[in-house]
Amino acid sequence: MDYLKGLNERQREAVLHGEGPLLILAGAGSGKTRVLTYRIAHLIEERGIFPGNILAITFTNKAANEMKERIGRLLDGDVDNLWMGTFHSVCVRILRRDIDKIGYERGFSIYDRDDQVTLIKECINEMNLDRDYYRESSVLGTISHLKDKLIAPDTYINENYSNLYARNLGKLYALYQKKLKQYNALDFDDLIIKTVELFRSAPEVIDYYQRKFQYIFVDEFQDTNKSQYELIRALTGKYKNICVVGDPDQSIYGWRGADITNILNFEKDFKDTTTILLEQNYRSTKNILNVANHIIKNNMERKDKELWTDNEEGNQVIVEKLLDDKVEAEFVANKIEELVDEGYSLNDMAILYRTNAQSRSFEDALRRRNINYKLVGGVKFYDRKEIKDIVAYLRLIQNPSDDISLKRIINVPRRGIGKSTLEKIEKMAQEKDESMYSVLMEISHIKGISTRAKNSISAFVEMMSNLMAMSEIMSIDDFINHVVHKIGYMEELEKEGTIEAQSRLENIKEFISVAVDFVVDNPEGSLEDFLSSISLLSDVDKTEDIENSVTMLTVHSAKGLEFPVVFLVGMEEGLFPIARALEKDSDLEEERRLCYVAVTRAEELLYITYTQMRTIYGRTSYSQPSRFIEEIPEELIDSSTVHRRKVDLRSPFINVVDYTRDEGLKPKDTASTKVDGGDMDVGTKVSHKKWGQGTVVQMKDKGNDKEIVIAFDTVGLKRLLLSLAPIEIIK
DNA sequence: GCCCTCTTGTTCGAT
DNA sequence: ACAAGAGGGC
Repeated sequence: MDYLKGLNERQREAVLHGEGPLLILAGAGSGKTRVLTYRIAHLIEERGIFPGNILAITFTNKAANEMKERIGRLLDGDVDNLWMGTFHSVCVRILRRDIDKIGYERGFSIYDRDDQVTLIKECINEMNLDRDYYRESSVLGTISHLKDKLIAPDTYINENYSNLYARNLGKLYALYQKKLKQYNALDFDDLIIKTVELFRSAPEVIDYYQRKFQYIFVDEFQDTNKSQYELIRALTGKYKNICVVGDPDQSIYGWRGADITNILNFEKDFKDTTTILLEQNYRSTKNILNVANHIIKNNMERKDKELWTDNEEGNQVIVEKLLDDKVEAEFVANKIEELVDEGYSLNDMAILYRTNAQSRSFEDALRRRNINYKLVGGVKFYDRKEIKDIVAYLRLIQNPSDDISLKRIINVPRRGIGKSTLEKIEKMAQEKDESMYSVLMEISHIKGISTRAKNSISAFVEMMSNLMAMSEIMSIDDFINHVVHKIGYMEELEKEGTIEAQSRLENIKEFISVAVDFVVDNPEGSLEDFLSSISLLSDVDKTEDIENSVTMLTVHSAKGLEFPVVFLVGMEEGLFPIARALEKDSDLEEERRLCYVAVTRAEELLYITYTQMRTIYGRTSYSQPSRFIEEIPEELIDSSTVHRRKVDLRSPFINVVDYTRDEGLKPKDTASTKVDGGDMDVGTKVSHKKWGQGTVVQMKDKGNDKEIVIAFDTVGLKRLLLSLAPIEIIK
């Protein structure tokens, strides 16, 4: 095969490896995607393996599609039968076929985070527990961790019997699972563990898949949890042709149960494993790689390893100190414009941050300059109320046991089925051990409900049963269009006539066009398939491809991606590393790995920025540069001081951008010049340590402090905090 | 049942 | 800073 020529020796060895377990420890940018695609292509073309006998698990659906496409191009052949997708999508595919063998129905609903919260609230209320003490998020967190580790509710209850709080958590977990089953619903964790359960309890099923999947691949193996590991173990029971690719230094999902020992102990669990190290980096300049190496080597819990590259030296990394988040965003936006002038495309650039909340100031700055951007994780299209409502209708149609969906939409739009009626029905359903929908179907025989409500309910049931019948015969896109009209949702919004209603209408139309696309791509796909596909999309998958645009995303989402120019922003103690990670060494090391991931996304240019003050939850506080910056040797940093000011006339108050690397504005520097707010008002003349004379033009209360805007004679408008500003009143 | 005000949590990361 | 939820008044 020609393409072997382009590979280095290690890569070639991995591609050509025959049978038996294969562990590829692939450093960042070492060409692992290439190895994976070539190896799969090689298996099909040279070893005559049928694509349907290969399973490859990737981290996002996008990665799966891209890889599939590449393999298709290499082979110039049909790869449709190749099983490729995320753990979750592969499991759904398996479960849709055989979940009835473990007591669920095949039309099961998939519950997202919101549904989980609704459900756990139900459980907490039912057990009469204090919601201040048993917080939804932390209860769900505990449940999720137990599930990741395949610990059943009973086991947990027994192990913690003497601890009331833990025992109650266990009972909540048990009740939560019971309800999921009643509603014929699975949460994300269930998708994995129910597949494992299916394999354990139905030998013919596991036997089928063990025979089918002669070769199995798992990418990003360092981020698998125990249940995913067990799934893989079960599937490889027969052939042991398991190839995993990972990098312990890029393990960043410990908080959701990823177990790094999966990769560290792989050789013990799978006998006769061949291990291949890929340490040559093809992605980044020497300087960038050096920075990454210097940061990661501070981790103690780590096998020594150092990536190297033949790429050129490249520019030094630029580290910029900026006043606050607005100035930081202005700096990045300016830089982007400069780089475009130098010939870079917007597609080449990405802004990486630790938390999603940081995106806002960058959005503002880019929008002001008409720079296109795409925000990964920001488009909450599927989280919009109207979309969730329509999805709830569709779910109920496909799965009438789904009480959560039923309760969401039974009175949306309003049909006069109120809270008290619903409570009665819910109670009735519980007593009869039936779904609420089946109670609704027998509503005429039920006492204690007004005729009026009964009529509304009968109309609702009739409408739904018509829709259920139609769902069998219509195409998905036509059907959804039919549903949104029949249920009166469109009508309701049209009547409303507000701008908000208008945008909801447009979103629904957009949703229908998503369905049209789905039908085009999956002519054989069912409604269930459509619903699962939308609930399993990752943020990266969901991001609209906007031509010629800067990408903005969290470091977590950036895993597996690369960009010629990376802006790593908000590099401050307490933000990156995040405050909550400072207490535990292991958490701090995960932050450091995350930083390593961030740095290694960059190919040519890396900008690292941090601010001197940052506002979180509306409170401004002083920040210190991240320890990870301190870990970079001086000689790798471009230390040329930039002194520039630009005035943006379009925006009166945030217009003055100051890029100076001054050391001022620290609390201790300013203590001696602190001004008492009482003496100051609009019109007061002041003198600033650095900016000279100016006049106060605006004053605003800010907690215990005051925010003042001063028009300086030389530098224009500045926003300052009274308690901190190094200013004096001129009498 | 609905509207208003006040309080509270949120944002660490995500399938 | 802001949204969602609680609680009170109509």
